[in-house]
Amino acid sequence: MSTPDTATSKSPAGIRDVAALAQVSTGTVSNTINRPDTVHPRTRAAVEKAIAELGFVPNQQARVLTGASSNVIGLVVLDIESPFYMEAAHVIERTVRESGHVVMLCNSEGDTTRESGLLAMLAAQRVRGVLLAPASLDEDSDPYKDLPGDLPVVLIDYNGGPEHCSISVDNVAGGRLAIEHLLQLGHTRIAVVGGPTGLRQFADRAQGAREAIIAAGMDPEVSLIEVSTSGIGIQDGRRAAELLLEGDSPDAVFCGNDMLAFGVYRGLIDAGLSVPEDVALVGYDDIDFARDWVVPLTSVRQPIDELGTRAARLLIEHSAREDSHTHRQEVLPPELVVRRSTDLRAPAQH
Amino acid sequence: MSTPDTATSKSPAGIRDVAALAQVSTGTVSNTINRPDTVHPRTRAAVEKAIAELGFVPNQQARVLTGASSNVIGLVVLDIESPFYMEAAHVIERTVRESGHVVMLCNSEGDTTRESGLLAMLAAQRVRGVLLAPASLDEDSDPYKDLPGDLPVVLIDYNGGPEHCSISVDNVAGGRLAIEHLLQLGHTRIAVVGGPTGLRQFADRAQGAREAIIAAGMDPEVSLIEVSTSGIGIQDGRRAAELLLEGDSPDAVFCGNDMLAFGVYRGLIDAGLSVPEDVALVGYDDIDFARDWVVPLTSVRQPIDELGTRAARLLIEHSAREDSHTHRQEVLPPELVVRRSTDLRAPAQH
DNA sequence: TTTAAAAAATGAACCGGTTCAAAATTCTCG
DNA sequence: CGAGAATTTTGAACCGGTTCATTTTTTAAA
Repeated sequence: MSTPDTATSKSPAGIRDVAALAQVSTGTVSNTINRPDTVHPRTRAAVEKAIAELGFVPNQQARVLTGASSNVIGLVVLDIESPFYMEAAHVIERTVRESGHVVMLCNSEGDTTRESGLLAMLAAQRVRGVLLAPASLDEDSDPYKDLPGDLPVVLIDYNGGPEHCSISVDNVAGGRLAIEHLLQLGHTRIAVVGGPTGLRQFADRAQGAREAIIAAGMDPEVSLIEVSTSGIGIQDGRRAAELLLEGDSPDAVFCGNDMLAFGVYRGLIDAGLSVPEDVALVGYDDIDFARDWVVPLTSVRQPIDELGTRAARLLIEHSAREDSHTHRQEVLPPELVVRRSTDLRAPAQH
Repeated sequence: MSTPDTATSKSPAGIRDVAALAQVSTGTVSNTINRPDTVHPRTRAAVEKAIAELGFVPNQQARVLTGASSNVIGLVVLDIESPFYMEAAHVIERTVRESGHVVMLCNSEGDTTRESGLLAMLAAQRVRGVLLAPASLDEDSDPYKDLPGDLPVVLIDYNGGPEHCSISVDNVAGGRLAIEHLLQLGHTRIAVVGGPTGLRQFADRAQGAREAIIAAGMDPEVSLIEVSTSGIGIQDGRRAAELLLEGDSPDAVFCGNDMLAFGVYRGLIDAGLSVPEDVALVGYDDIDFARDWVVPLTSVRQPIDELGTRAARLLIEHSAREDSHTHRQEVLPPELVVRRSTDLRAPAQH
């Protein structure tokens, strides 16, 4: 009943089927779809009727093959599990959708081999371009020098130098912001829970922390306790807290990301300390949970929204005009969000 | 230096370019790529050399056009922000990647209009199939009756009846599990924070709660306090807690998801109550955070991994053999994970 | 050395759209 | 009514691969 038995073709209807049914040429069908104003209203009606009758859906692949630019954008992140990249994926999906594109989501899991495999497959798909949160962190040799089929790429959360477009956040400045805030509150023994050595973002944040200490005329050797962790999850933070409490307890802790901070929080609570009375706590990223944590967490906010939006826009622009494109590196400033984990006077909401 | 100036063609090299350079026919190039054993080693070497020289990457779109099945799978979720769907997206991405496919990630934002737009665009992309967490919750009329171009679809987290493939979790059983646990611990005034009325999953969980109360020979009117919220976020849970504390305080709270539970936790703490001593707390979903919450949260675990894995496999299977496919509905059992928010004797880790 | 069989290579046609020069139709106006 | 202009419609060629019946080359057997 729902499907008229005239539709016996197994493969979905093509433009030629429509043309035959509407008794016009394929060119006219194409025009009806793409330039409706150039076809006579009577003809147009007939074609539209045929399209509806056959349930015809134009094949986007064939379209791209004839020169139309693809509306697919690849997104390769190095860790989907991390709330930061999840939130980034979210805003990117939205921006991209609003400009009429779709996202192909890929997870490199921090593995450079997998990453290049994904880039090859995206090139084969002839996507319009790729947003890449790089797994490779080698600063010296440029690992993205020759991409398969000169795929337009915008690096996110990583500045890959003048050879690439990129949008990143100034991590050194972020580390500085956090420590300046703690110093201003009068803390003098500050721990930095820095994440795994080797992750550039985290190293930069720790670097900013040292700079702030020095700028305040203090000695990092004395006032700064640096701890590195093997991972960047809650459990890693908890272990770091236990480690810290073995020695002289710090009066403030700055963590390389919010998950670590949540773990540190638990470690402190379990040891009978309270936040912020005994120890002040600062995180990084300002993920959604930070605001709603039991003690709302002071955190260095990365402008994820802007990062995602700008990255998507830059990529679309970059992939639009093939020639005369000069690579652009945008660096966004981080922002400190003060909450009760450092300052009890902070408003309950924000 | 890196690019020989012989490569002056602007558009990426095609198979005919390779054929010309290697002095063979296009058919031979195609064979070298797809059936290397049918071409003479000497010829193969020449072709491979040409491919490398030109940086040739076969166009997947053209391949699909000639009949190869697409390796792209659409994933439409109704709320990327929710940790539950994020985790689902994560495991789906992995499963799909391991079977040689890619995910196109789309967010319907719970909007049925947007959802059908996305389905149309995925149909136009000629994706292999779609995993759909439906925005439409109308049980009576089947909103996915006629999909554009008979796209293979597997519904996730929603049983759409015999007309569709689906993988879902038994939410009624989940609600029962939670309440049975609380009853066993001796609680007699149990609140249910049920999320927005109208979300099927949440309604089912509340239904299960009632069933458990009745099965225990108690009166839902007396022992069950049902509260609905406008959203399903932390803030909504907090407001619900405030509401609950206005009347006779319950001695246990069961929440429709973990985020609500986190909010309720904060509301209770802010009111000077402690968990689980004063009030026991049970969440739903068992997202990653539940285990690591300040007081680890007892939660009804949805087997997200299995949900995602099975859904992906079912879809690939479904989209493989066009004919003789009978729709299958799989319903997975939820599982109660007991932690300290209801039982202090629970192990610290799990 | 011939010949038959096996292996390798060929290239035109096709997938499903778009394009555009050329042909057909309709409209305008003297 | 007819010429010229404007509007519509046409359909073959093309995008970049794959396919497969056919031709060419190589190998094995007689």
